[in-house]
Amino acid sequence: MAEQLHATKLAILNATERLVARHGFGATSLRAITADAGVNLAAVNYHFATKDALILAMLNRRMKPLNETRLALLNRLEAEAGDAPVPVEKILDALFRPVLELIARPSKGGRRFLRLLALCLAEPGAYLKPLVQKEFAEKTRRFHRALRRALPELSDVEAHWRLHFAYGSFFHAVAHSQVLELSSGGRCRLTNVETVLKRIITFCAAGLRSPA
Amino acid sequence: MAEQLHATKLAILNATERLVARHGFGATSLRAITADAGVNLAAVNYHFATKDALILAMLNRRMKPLNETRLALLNRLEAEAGDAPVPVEKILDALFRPVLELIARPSKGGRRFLRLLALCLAEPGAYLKPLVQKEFAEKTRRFHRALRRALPELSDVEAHWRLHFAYGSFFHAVAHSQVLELSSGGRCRLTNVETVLKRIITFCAAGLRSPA
DNA sequence: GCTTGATTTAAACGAACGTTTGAATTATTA
DNA sequence: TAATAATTCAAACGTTCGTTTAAATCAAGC
Repeated sequence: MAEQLHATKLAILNATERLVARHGFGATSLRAITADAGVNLAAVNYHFATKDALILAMLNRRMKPLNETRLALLNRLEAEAGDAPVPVEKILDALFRPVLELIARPSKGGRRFLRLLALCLAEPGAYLKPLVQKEFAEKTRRFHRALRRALPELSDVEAHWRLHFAYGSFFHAVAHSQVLELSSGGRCRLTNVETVLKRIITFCAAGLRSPA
Repeated sequence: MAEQLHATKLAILNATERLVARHGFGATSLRAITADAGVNLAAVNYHFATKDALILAMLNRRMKPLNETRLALLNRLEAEAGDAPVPVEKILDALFRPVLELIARPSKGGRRFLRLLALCLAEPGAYLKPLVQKEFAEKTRRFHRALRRALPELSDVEAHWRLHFAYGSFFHAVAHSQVLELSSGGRCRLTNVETVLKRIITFCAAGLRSPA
């Protein structure tokens, strides 16, 4: 990182993450952010120029390391496997685990970051969508290749569909885990990372392997 | 329906749906809505009292019939099956089909409604969440029971998790189909209802049946 | 055709928003 | 310590928001 993170800048980013995840983009004002961060209102414009730029900075802080971790895991798996294809379960693990490990660490955004991701996908703000979709599309391409090697009987389009299903299954499960908690009467909760990971991977691997 | 729908009211609801789906909740102003609907600004407060009430009315118009259709389909399947459990594929069909048929009909909201649903889940607006979660939780309970009858080897909590995975797979696939379209280079698209339905059901049924 | 109620209209309200400004303060360097 | 740059601060800017008001227009019943 070329840029040393200023204390004020950091406080603003953390407050933004906290409030946007709780109230959404539009309903979070700069006045609320600066009050929560304990800094002056004008500090946002001084350090980030504009509100949109602040939100982009907030997203980039989390998004970039996440996808880099995913690709690094996949790279290592492919190196380990040599000429053999990486098993489906391991591909899914590389895709899902970094997100869950992020959730487990509140200092890295915790569950809040998932709310933000869900917001980015849902809220069609013109300045967010290209960023998210581009990051997602690039990452997906690599995992699509790995999946086709693991399951050569899947056609190209079929593999795209199923990867989309698998990612949706995972993303919805963790991003909207409150819905599950509610409908299960509190019996299903997102606590242990390994347990959840195993459950989702079992489900998705079976779906991916299913004969067309 | 006890209430005959006024022309102005209807125009406002349609415009709201159109604009909120495109720009999100916070970024859609009453002025933009009334301009799009071709009615006076004050008409919103006259017919719906407040902006929040308008949004709730917009959501209820689509949400209620959707979940009623799902439950009606499940009821019919259970009646047809008699004492035997309803097959997994048919349960999923009853859960997913009404949404896809809604998408196919632009007069009933089309794909717009899915954007709205995704927004409701993501945007933590205090007045929306209880409505969505309550509707979802109630509907889910019925389908959970049907699933446990179809797959008695699944434990209670395991069935909850897997139903959550299956629904997430479907919802993400259709609500954020643009992501798939982008990452597949336009080769995967949400056109034919039956084809998509078959793909998702195949994927989810295999995941649901997978041995724990 | 006048009356009564429902609806539409133009105009204004106060509040909250993102952003800008210029002076005050703090940190840095010589 | 003096000079220079970086940061913070209180205050205000113009705009837009949701909502309200009171008059104007429309519809229907007797």
